[in-house]
Amino acid sequence: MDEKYFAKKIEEKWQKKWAETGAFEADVDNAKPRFYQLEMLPYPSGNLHMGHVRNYSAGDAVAWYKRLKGFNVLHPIGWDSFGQPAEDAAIKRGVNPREWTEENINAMRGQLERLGLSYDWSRQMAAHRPEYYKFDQWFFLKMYEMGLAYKKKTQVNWCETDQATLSNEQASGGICWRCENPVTKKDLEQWFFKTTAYADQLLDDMAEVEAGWPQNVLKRQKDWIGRSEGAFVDFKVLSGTGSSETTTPSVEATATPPQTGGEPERPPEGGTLNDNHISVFTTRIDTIYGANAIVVAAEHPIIVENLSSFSVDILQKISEIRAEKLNPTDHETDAVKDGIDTGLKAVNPFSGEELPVWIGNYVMMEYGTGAVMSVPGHDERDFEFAKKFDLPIRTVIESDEVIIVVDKVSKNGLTQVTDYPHGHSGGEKSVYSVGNEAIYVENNGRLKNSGEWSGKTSIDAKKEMAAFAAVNGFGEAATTYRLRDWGISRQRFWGSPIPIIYCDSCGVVPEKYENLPVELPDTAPFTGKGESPLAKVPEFYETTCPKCGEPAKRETDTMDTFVDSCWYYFRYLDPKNTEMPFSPEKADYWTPVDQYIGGDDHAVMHLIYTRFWTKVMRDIGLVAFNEPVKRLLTQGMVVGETFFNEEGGKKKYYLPTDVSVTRDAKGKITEAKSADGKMLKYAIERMSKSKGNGVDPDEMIEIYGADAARIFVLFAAPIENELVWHESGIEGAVRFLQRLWRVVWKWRAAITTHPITRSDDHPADEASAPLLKPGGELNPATSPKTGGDAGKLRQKTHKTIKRVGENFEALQFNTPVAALMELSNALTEFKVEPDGATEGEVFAVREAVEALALMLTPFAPHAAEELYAVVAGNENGIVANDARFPELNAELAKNDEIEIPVQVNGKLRVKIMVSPDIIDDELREKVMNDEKVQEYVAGKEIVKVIVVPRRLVSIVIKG
RNA sequence: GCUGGGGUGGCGGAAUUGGUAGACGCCCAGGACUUAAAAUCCUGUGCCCUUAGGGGCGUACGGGUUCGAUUCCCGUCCCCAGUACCA
Repeated sequence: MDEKYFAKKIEEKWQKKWAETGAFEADVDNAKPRFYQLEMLPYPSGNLHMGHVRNYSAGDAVAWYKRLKGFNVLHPIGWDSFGQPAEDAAIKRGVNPREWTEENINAMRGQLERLGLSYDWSRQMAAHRPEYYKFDQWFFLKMYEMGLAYKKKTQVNWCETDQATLSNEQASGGICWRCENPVTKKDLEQWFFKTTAYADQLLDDMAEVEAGWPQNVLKRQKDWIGRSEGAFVDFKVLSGTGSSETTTPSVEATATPPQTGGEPERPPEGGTLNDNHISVFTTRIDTIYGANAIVVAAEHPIIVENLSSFSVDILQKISEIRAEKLNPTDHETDAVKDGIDTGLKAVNPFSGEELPVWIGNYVMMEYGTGAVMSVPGHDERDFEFAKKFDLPIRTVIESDEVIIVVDKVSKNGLTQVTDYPHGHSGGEKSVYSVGNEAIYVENNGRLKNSGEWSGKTSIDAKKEMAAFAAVNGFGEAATTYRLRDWGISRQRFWGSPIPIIYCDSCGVVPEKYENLPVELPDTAPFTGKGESPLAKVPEFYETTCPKCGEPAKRETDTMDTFVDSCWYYFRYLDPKNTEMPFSPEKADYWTPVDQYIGGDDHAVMHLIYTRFWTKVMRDIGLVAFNEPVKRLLTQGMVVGETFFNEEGGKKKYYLPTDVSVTRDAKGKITEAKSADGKMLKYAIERMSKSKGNGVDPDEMIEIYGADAARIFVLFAAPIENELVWHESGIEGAVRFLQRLWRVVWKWRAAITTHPITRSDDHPADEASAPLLKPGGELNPATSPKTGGDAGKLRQKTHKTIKRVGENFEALQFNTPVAALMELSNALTEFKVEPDGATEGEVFAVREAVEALALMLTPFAPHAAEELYAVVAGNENGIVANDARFPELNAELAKNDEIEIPVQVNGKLRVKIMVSPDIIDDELREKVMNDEKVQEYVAGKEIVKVIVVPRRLVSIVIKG
């Protein structure tokens, strides 16, 4: 240890040691409990950003904590190395995507190592390497066999000028990002994974992880899947004048239960006209007697088929509505309902009533069947529509009857009341809380004006009417989902090739397993135009049919990169396996992942896809569980202050350091000027280089050190909050380390002379050695009560051990740092000189330093190793000594005296010191005899005295 | 609009889940050391009143429950995120 804290020197020293000894390489070890700590893998862009630093610092803290707690910790990292930027670099700068990617990986690995993250580098994977994507293809073939991979025609964004497909992002604003020409749609045959086949499981299995996942993530996934329970009902369409021409409703049209797997759900492509009827999806079949119209989307087949018979007015309205959809101007909140009566009539199959068929702009072809029955009496949107066009409004439910479900209110309010007995669809419901109970109220009124159904309750009617419809062939109960199948085809080079071959005689033929991987060629013509670059490489696509051996053509599309991130963390378990993606035995030991940490932005898509993938792996027999991640933590973004002015429509960004700001009394920025005197606008935005608000992690490490950077990024805000980066804060972290350094330096000689001693291996002779006995009995020389300052220091140490442990278990990182700072401050304030110190005092200091070093490890491992080496008396540090998290002595962590506030009529008046073990009556007596208390209560009637043990005393007086 | 999460000093944030509001850090002010500065150390720092002792107010706002509310309930306002008429 040097006298001064030199971050760079000690960080290099320990990083070298760790690397040499393979300190963080994990192996199956049944003697220890395992812990799998995972962070979302980075895309190798070439530069780490502060978001990564935050994410990986948090993950590393957990990994270290668990290691110190005696777990066998797996903490791997890899690279999500397929994707757009590499291909863009190839198009723009002619570089080879593979070389570009490998260089970036090298650069970023260096950055991660300089941060001192405790990764097991021996397990590193990278998606773009054939040994990895071979198994993307392996999984594809499995799913193809299982009927989970299929091909269908779908629309993609298409740029006519570039002859290229575009992602939604590249097509945003309706213009091509590259050539700025308008984007059109094009039909393309694409491969899909049938995620919808697992829709119910994806929804229902959320219950298994409810305790470990953030509520809002669960909620968002639930909405994304969007299950709604209801019924399809067919309305027969009358031709022209409304004369009753009987067509038998077809049962086939309703025969595909979506539960059995997926799209196309009933009816194909959202819905349609089958044998002259309109199919409608409703969650409120019980209100069908209140229907006053059928409202369909402008693109609905019945409209398309009858176009020739419509009047000019109708045709114009249709084109208006379609135009409005193509060019969604201002659909912020209140899109105005619009529509027109087509003159067509449809028959309500329950009542026989003839209903007008309207076109409505609020009905979407993409959802359900593209047609709704309009029930203005019981649906808000239908109500608006009916009011605008003066359609009749009928009520068919008495809404005075309710069902009430009472449940215990959980600690978190009402969130635990999830078991709602009748499904969430349909009826309006509300939740109330009364006292200790939650009450659900659902309108479950009785039907009226509903023919033979009148008098039944909504809940019964829903079931019975759907069954009736099914029996009579004009409908059925059904569940629909918002979730769609996952389109994985990409017309790109830099992804896993899809292992499919097209043969003129055999058709679509899967590649044989033994021929995997289907390897990407070294390079291809990168123009950014035309179809996939692979379609221009005959050496790639020319092949022979695995079935008949005749010449055939490979699929030239590659897979979505989300495929790679679906299972990468299983590959870490067995990265060298050439036969299987990973061995089930290894998965059995290491998975499911104990803790996953990553950006909030992946809360839905990535996590739904990987959950889906896990269920597929389970069905293949690779894993034996439903859910891959036990505990999830989503971290907030790191944002920076951005200053800019707008010149000629383009933003120009200024670094915060070039800007002078004026703040108002509340600290808000009122005015910002650039160095050249221009007025600037101010915003807080996601960090990026182009905005001039980015922070380079390497620079931080160079100036302050990795340890300080890591401490600060975790200390500055709770991990799930957004973090606004202010550089001044990081200096506080450095000062903390420096202060600690100074005090340890001061004591180093004194504490080195004592051997390291734990509570459980200390000899029985306690006379001079002021150590803790195994039973927790305290030596008077260092006990909080009798040990003077040394006792107080020990107490602080153990209180800190308690707090830090609890914080880690709760995945809080900012509060334990604060606790460590407090302990460090207590050590600094311990005003004994080492020279004249008693053994008890030296021991107390040594114990504090040891505890501090160990508890600091998850945040600042390099400094911690160095500090621990002082206490250990050897140069080995924490890893080499296989040190453990400091043991808590609960007895020591207790207060020997506590302050009891005394309230009089709710106001804090007096504080008195008492023993924590004082019994209530004694405390009451002591309080009532207190002089100051006497002053307050003198001459008043004492109504009540409330004693809260160990907390406070509250006196209520009158007069 | 709906759903979810929030609103605490000049700032980031603590608060054992109904029991001393503002831990810890940043910023700022004063002092010590220094020829000086930096660094370091010490002191102060929610607001208002008061010479002091002390008192009053205070967790977005208005009510309520309670001996006691940042915490629970009702209402209002505002912010952030997700979503886009989901039938």
